[in-house]
Amino acid sequence: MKDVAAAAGVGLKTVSRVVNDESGVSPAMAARVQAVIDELGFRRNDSARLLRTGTTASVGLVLEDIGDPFSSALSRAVEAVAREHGCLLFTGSSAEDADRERELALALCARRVDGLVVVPAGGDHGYLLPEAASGLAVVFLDRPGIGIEADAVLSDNTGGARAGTAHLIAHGHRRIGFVGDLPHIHTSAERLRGYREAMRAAGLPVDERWIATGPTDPATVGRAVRRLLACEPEGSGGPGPSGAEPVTALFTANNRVTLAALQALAGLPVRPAVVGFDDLELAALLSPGLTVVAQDPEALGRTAARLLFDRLGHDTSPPRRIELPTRLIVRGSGEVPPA
Amino acid sequence: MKDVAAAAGVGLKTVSRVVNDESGVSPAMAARVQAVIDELGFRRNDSARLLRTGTTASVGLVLEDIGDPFSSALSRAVEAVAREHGCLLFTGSSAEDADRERELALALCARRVDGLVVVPAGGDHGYLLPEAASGLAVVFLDRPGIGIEADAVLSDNTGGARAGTAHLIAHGHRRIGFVGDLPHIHTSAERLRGYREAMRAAGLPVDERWIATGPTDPATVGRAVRRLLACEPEGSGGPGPSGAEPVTALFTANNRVTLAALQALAGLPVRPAVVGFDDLELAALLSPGLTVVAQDPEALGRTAARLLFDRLGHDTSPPRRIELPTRLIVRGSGEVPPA
DNA sequence: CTGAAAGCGCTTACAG
DNA sequence: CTGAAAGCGCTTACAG
Repeated sequence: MKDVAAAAGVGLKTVSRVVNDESGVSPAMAARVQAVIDELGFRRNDSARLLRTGTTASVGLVLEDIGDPFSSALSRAVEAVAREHGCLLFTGSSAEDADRERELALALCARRVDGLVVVPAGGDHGYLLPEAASGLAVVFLDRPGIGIEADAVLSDNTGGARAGTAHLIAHGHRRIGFVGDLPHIHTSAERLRGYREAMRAAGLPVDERWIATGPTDPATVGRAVRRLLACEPEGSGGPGPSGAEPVTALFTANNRVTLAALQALAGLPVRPAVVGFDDLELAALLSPGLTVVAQDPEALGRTAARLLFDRLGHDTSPPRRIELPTRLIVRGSGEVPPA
Repeated sequence: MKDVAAAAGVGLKTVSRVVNDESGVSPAMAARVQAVIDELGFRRNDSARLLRTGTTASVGLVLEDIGDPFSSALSRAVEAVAREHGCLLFTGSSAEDADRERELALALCARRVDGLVVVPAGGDHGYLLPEAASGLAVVFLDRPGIGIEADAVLSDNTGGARAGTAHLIAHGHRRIGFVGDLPHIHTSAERLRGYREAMRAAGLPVDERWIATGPTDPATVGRAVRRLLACEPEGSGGPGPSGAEPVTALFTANNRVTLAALQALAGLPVRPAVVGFDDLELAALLSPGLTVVAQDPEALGRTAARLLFDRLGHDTSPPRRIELPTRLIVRGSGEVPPA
């Protein structure tokens, strides 16, 4: 800008005015400055601009894994809203690691993003307290934050799992397996709670051996599925016959678990009923079609982003916790009768 | 920082040294400054830091649509590499709109990102020339840029489509439909070329009515599929019987097209052979399993990001065009014999 | 309508 | 080991 001012023989402020389309510049002057700008290929440095202005016109989004369809759907929605507000979006993945989440969130704070949407990886979010105190807007998405009073936008995980489990019960199942993510993950715990509630409401006992929570890699989930269905091969290094009665239906508590479970089932002789939490792209094309409890990631992301910008617009009402409904989509796999 | 310096009764530079873990500060002084930093809750403003330093330690990624599985897989790979280099990642989607791509890319440039990975939406990329001239590193991903000499990392689209089509031919098909994206999209055109090459190599004629390119929404693709298979219902407002002989196999040229085509086929009485470009999450679980020409989005993204950081590390060799192989995954749908 | 000065929050280059 | 001055590229507040 200094170069432009010098080359055009005008003051710095005049260049600034032209660059920003401010009024109060004579057309002749504006034209002269613009000509120099074009000639020199000058482009304003927005980082410098924003340093002076005090805003960064950017928000950060900390996801679990941008490569996951659920995360990327959230991402799309947040991006759309950010765009409406003229904001650029930083994204990063925590890989479900609380330290990494913290590192990432703080790096974003150090860049002075105006706001942060965080899918918490767990652990305590007290580290955001000083940031929030100095004006950062924070909205938690998919799971609530811990150790800080902030907005959260969640799905009705318990209600959804309850409905999915009840659906299996309504189709005659009494022994239903629950396959979920690591138990310390909020959504995982809430969905397990919904499963238990549905079983209790129907007066059905729950054998704890029907509940498998853990990592969601295909091998682990595959083992869990085979164990629940009493299809665990002998000598496989597993814990051996569990003694529990095999289940006739599975509730798989998120998209990755469902995917892995379906893969495992493809190699087994049994055809339990299946209801999955989260919809999958090809769910309707499987045979039978996959019955799911669908979240609305688009609405989740959009709601969180809107809330964030409300806060940036100085909405100082107390932190809200918004819970979005889930939807049971009946396609066949959840209506298979008990074997 | 000024406040910290004042409160600690030291110079600004000393605070800077402590914050940056620079050597040459007496332990006593360092402790005193650190105490004040903690007390005041001071956190360095990296934007200001980076303004002075001249780098921004951030890169931009312009995608077609972050919500698409292919884009999000690219995104994950780019993010992983950026993270290794201590860089934060801006992401944005062009929605396949050249103006929007330009707007987004220039906004990123105005923030002075160190580098840009762009999945081109089309149009001319001459607008990046001044940016590149002033030091911006640019790598195009998935499709080459136009009007600028820059690195590009692509899949072997032609070869993949050729292999997929040849696979159908090898299984006895002679009339094969091609359903692809808008013809002006580079990948779409290249894949169509591969299809033509395979047909020619086998001495098979191509009826132009077997080729359907256009938007990839389910309705449009569904109509195309029904027309190719001569299943277009009468009075549907379509162009009526095309007069072309119906095809016995479909080559669907990207993930969205494949998905939409499979949905359409689910409602039809015919079972053509299908080979799709791009792998899908549940492809193996369909019956028959979906035979695909798989790209390696992880490798694409990783390669592009590495190339970008090589350039940032002052690799000044001439622009490279890297083409990654595709892989035919045989699962059943491509081996269905002609009806 | 135009511009010189001060400052956003930091680092660089230098002097003590 | 420590710090005062200048500057990164812009805008704000003010004066002419």
